Amino acid sequence: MQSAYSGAMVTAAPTSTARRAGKRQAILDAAAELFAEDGYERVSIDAIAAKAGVSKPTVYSHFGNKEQLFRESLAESARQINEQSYAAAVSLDVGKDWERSLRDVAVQLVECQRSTCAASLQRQLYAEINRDPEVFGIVRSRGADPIIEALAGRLAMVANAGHLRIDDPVRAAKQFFALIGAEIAELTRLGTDRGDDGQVRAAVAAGVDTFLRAYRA
Amino acid sequence: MQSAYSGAMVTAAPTSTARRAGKRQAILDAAAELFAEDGYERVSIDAIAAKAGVSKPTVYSHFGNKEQLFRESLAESARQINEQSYAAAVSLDVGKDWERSLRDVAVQLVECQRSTCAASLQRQLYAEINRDPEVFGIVRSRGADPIIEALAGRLAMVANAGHLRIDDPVRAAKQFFALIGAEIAELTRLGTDRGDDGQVRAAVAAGVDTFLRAYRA
Amino acid sequence: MQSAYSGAMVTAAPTSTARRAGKRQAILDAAAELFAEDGYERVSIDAIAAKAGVSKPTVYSHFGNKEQLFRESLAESARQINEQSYAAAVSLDVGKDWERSLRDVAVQLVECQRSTCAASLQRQLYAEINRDPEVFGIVRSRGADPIIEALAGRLAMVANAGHLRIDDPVRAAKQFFALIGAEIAELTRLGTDRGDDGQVRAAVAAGVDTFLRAYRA
Amino acid sequence: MQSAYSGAMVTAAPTSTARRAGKRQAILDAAAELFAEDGYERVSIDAIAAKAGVSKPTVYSHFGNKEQLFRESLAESARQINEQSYAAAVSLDVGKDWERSLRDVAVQLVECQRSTCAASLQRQLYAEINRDPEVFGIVRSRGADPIIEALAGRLAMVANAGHLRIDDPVRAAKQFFALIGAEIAELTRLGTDRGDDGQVRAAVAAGVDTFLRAYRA
DNA sequence: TATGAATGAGGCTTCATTCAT
DNA sequence: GATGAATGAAGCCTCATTCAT
Repeated sequence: MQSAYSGAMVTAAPTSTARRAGKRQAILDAAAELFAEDGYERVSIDAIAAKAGVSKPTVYSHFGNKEQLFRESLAESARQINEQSYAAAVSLDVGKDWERSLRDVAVQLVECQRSTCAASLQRQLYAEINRDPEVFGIVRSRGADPIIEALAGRLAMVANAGHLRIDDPVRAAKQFFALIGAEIAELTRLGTDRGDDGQVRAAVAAGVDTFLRAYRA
Repeated sequence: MQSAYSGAMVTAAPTSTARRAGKRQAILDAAAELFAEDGYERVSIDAIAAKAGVSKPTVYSHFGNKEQLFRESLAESARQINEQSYAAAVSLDVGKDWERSLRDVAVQLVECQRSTCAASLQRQLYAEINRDPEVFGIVRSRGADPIIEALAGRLAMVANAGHLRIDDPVRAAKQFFALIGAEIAELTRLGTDRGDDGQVRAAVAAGVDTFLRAYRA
Repeated sequence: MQSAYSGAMVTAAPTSTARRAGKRQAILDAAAELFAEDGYERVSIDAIAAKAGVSKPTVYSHFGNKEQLFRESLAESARQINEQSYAAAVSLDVGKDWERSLRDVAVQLVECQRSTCAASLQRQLYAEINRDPEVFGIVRSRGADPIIEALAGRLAMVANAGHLRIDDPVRAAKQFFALIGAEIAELTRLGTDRGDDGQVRAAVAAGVDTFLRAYRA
Repeated sequence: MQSAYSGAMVTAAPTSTARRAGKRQAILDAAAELFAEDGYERVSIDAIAAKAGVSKPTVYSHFGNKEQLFRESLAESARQINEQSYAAAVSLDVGKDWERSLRDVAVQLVECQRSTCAASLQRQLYAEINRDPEVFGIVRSRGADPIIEALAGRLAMVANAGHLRIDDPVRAAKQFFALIGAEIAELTRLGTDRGDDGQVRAAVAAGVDTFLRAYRA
């Protein structure tokens, strides 16, 4: 699901700590992929260790127990997804092309949601929140919150430019999200598949339309 | 003499089939509660049998295996939740009080979502859809679909009366749902708690506001 | 270490409960022997199940967990040892042959102590009392207490007959036990072997001698 | 600042060997305490290393393996306990105050037995003797044997002085031990607690009484 | 020398499922 | 038709021990 031991090139024998860090990342990657596929309960530490190419005790020496490994895996996934969505949100052009840009952003955001990575993150979140309520905060803080905040800021700028009339930009951002995703869960069968591209595009466009009808100055 | 479902009085010892039906329902109830609480994987057939007051093989004789029991349990939950939401949707007044009624309906629909029952249904759906994709259809057909349909119909009537301008009523209904629920997941922590009543009310009202600004004739 | 499914002969197919009771006893026997040999920690439930010819879950269905199985195993061992020692204690002749009988009883009691069964019971008791203080009471109540009581009663009768002068019979019984066993732990290497018969006999006789010199009327 | 072994003062940085000796002692102390608390099997080398403030391989470099560490730990404990009991035994006054002194010695010896240190030593001995029969000899040679020997010598002196009539002083010493400890195991629940002071004192006094009735000249 | 890191083996416990009654 | 009893498989976690540094 991701990796990159480090940016530097290491041709000589890696140091002990470097090797440890590498194994840690390998475990995290393996865990993320397996958890995403099968869910917390159905993934065994054995399977994670095998996929990561380390022994079981090594997993425990790094993460203590399954729950902690799950949390860190989820946090890492959330961070990665956040990066893309955040980039999309802050790319909103507030100049004269703002409307076309808003439609672009909408498409990108939904595209992020449609990635298997994001979909499985959401599934895991729903699945395990009751067992471990902390995961909600963990993911939220690394995921949706900063994006909403960024998008709200951009929308406020567009409003300041006189194109939109927005009283509460944060709320507007949330509604924007809700509208462009109004049909996504259904079309992607809760993120199980990507859904039909055309239908998705149409649904997103319709969501933006509605948003604009409601908020245009 | 007949099953517990019929309204007739049964004072004498229940017949064998009546007893069987009673046990079936007891198992279903126990399963629904436990699955809602702990999720599919963490609930054991032992626990369900114990809570239902029957033996384990009885569970198997009724439902075949755990997966099937889960499906039927989910279907039953979906059916029950559907009833309330459906009733709310069709209660939308299309007369001159349509706007106040729309706000009422919005509150009722969100209230249904906030019920622990509905929240856990959604969690289970997300949690298990990857393992058993069929549950999506099962729940969808008994849950959201008829409600969207009913609400779309009512919105179309209001539009026909000249109060709203709606091209695609089904899409509008979905957007209505999305807007009134735009902040609910966050406020209720994915259905883990009920959230703050005031904030929920405000969010719902804001959602309806936006909907009306977008669709008012 | 012991067994006996039941006294009755069962030629026909055993009933379900009879088979269950048989397995329970088989598990208890296997556990007693293995615990005696290797101690609580070093015996695995796997080994017990294998030796008893049952599956591991059957062990758990009968005893819940390892600790409980250990307790019941110890209690059973204590009960059995008690029977022999108790029989020896109450066999003390209070008639004119009391002195010869007292020497006989001493030999029998020490013989019981020397049995591998009793020795290992004591070792287990010492070994596990810190981890599970309850075992002390369990074994004590089924083991030493009734014997001391019985022996004290007999000694009191001998005293009443004018042969001994005993103020506190219970204390005298405990001292009797202590004296005849004064060298047993050393000679048997804490019950690890039976020790030399001649040395044991001499030590026991010397213990009785000392007892009699102290308490003879 | 320097090891407990060397007498010399080392104010400057300790030498390498001094540091090594210090670590060795730290490991031994940590092991003794943990083994006493939880028993051989339940103590991990990890825990010992952590408590001693060294790394695991250091433990192995000093002691080879867990078993050897256990033996040395037990030997050290036995040596320490021996010191006190031995001092008590040889303090027996053989002059005209011999009787009062004998009672004093009895109290001191039992007091040593009641120390948590001695109690746990005995428990460990019983617990592990089957797994590693050598520990018996190790502890015996450093513990009980010299004390019995010393006490026997003193009793012989008292006998020579005409106060006691003792054929076999070593046996008498063992019986003395047995009598003063006749109720200690019970009262202290096998060394698990200290027992009631009054009851212990009474039991010891009664033991000495019986000894004297049996052996007084 | 002392250590951080890693591992193979194994233990306790629980589960979904099926017979024989 | 319903049950008590049993089981094979598997999971989480810990341990004693050893390299490479």
